[in-house]
Amino acid sequence: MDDINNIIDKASKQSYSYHHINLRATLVQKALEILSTDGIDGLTLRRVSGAAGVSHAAPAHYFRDKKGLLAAVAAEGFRTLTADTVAATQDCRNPKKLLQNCVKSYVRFAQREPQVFRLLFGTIELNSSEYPELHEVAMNHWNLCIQLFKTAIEGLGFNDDGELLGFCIWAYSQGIASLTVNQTIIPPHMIPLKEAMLDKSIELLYAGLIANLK
Amino acid sequence: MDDINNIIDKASKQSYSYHHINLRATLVQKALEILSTDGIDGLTLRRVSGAAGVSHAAPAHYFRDKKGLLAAVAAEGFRTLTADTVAATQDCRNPKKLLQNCVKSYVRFAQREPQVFRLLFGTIELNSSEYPELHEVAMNHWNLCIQLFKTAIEGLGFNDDGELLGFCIWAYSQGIASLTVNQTIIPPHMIPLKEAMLDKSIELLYAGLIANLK
DNA sequence: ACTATATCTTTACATTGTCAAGATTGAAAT
DNA sequence: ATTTCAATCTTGACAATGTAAAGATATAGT
Repeated sequence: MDDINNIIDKASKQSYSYHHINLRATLVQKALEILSTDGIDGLTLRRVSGAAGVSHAAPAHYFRDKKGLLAAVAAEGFRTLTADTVAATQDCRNPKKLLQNCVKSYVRFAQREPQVFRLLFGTIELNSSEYPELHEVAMNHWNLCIQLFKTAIEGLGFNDDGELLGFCIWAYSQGIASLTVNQTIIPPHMIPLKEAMLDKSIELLYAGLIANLK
Repeated sequence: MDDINNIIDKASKQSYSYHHINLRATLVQKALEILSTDGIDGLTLRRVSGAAGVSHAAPAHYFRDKKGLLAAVAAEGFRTLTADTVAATQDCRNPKKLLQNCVKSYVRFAQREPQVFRLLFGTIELNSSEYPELHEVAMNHWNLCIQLFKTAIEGLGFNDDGELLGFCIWAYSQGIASLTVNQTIIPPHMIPLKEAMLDKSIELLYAGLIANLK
């Protein structure tokens, strides 16, 4: 079974001559693909190396260890998430719509890339202080969201520093996304109601915001 | 370094004679301890076995594989979580207080046992359909929370089926807890504000609930 | 007392991450 | 153009780990 995967992986390897062209990016990309298809259990350094067409020890030159690669993958995930949020909120002048789209882009990302989302906020400890790149993109995303929240709050005609509220909104988004992705805890008969929950949750959030800002 | 841990583990092993007394429970307990102290990376079958004073292959008789043990640990975590919520909400007749305590018990659990919380809602896929025990305790917790939410909503004088709202409240709790536990994403200057965020989040939730139920 | 079954151990093996040493390449320096 | 050097990748080896098979031991039922 793994053999088949490896054959497929190797078949797609780029032609190269010892010195690979931008191997680091290739490794991150292949790791993302493997993570998406086979989950964290299928993500081994040797499979990633094979998919990139290099030896199993090649990643060591770009990443201190496996966690280093995971951190790079997580960083790439954050970049995608940020891009999604930007795309979903630009040209959006209605404050409520802005909030909705911001939360939804978060949840949609989790739905589209559940494995990546689990990596970002999951079991494996990726202490950002050890991974500057990861820290940077995570902070980028944080700042973007806070900025959007502030814009929305001001657009509603209120005056608030916004960062604490933004924290709360983020927590809300995080929870919806986390439950959406999760398989263990949600009773089967509730699964079809995930979309309804998403909509209602945002309504709750918005109503709470308005009531709290007044 | 691991040697030291193993020596400590073995020193604490119970006296036994080939047939262990309730080895299954001991294994789960030791696994919980190791998970709490050293995280998911330190949790190996051989360490757990050593801590329980049995050979490394002993767990195979009680758990199909490592994931099986993790599922049992997760189930134990859910039991603790449920017990916490019960303790925090019994003798609580004020509806708002009931909601607050319910959410807070969730977040407090995550703060007290971050590694266990990460196991429950984290990267590792524990499909509950494969683990009946885990499924059962997770559903127990779900039912308890929904029951509490319904009680609170009725106590507030409203009439609602409550399950969808309960789903939303759960998502909210989940998000706060998840961000609380997470290290990657929260900017350092916000960390001291976690408690304030928790309080404000609950206020937001409550305000949104009231506005939405009216 | 005997047997059967459950429980645990021993042994072995494949996979994996990691390390060290060596091979290869491209580029800078002479 | 040749040499040198650093960066890049490979090879080989090793320890840790999960897992499977076969054997040893104790418990329970007859």
